[in-house]
Amino acid sequence: MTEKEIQKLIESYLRLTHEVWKRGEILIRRELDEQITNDQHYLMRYIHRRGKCTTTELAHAFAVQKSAITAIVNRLVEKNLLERIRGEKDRRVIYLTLTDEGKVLFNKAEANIYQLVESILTRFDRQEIEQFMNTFEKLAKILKEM
Amino acid sequence: MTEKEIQKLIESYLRLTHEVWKRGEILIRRELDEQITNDQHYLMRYIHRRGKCTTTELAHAFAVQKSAITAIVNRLVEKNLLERIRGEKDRRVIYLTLTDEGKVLFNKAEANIYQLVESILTRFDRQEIEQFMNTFEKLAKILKEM
DNA sequence: AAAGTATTGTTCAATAGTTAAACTATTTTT
DNA sequence: AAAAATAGTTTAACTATTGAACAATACTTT
Repeated sequence: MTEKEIQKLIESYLRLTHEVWKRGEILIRRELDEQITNDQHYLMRYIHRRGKCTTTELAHAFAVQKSAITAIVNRLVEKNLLERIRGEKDRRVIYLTLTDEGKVLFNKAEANIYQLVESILTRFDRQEIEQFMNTFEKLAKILKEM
Repeated sequence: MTEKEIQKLIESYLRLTHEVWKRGEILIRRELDEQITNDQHYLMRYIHRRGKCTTTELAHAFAVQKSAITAIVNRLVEKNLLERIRGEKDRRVIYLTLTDEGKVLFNKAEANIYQLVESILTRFDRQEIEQFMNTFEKLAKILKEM
């Protein structure tokens, strides 16, 4: 690749990640209960997938400081969507789980997001999606390693 | 696609955009002068590409309110990286341009980012990159239309 | 031309997310 | 038992964001 091609690629890539991320956020926000933000939803998603998890794990997964997680968790606990449960074996750790209310809210959002994604998927053929996701996964892995 | 496949795809896609975006931000932040944030850099990038541009244009491009742009611009003007120039024809508009200092700082960052991207690029072959960028562009376009 | 309407950008108050440092409580290592 | 490490929180400071109200200027309509 020539220098010029790389410069163009940088320009395109930065523009595209920015656009896809921002527009994606807007579209998802529309499907969420007004009660929660995108970041809060994404944190609930992670906990939902794992069943329960700790502040430290979330901080690693999201690549932020633990105090940033505490702040988001506080807001969700106040809204009664998340619960803190002290670890029994190791009393330092606190396990986070969705409350019943949290689960209901998450599932509602999920149904909406499903509709949204389905409508987008029809624009691509299966092979293209698979190829894209493959490269995307590879990229994510590389960025994580760096 | 079956329902389950779609659900899995949603899960993967959300995880990947989040990861790629966040990790990308971290890597770029490392290459920036401590003086500016990622958002400030990206705004400077946009102006650099266009030569000059207005608050309204930026608000559209970034899909945020104009007041959000004003806030970022204020910070950059305070740092003497950006300049406001009142329009002569239409005295309502204000054109934003990089100051000389701003250009120097941007170009330094750009050289660093070039190195970074180059090192990532070697992990992919040309064909894969082109295919990926194509689909990415298509996706960005669809999200914008919605 | 005057009056009303639209557009451009700013200000302001409120909120969310973030970092970094200091701190508490607990567990592990020496 | 003392020292070091780990889990999580608190706090202060900052950035980005929205939404509403506003001032200045330009455009439209009568």
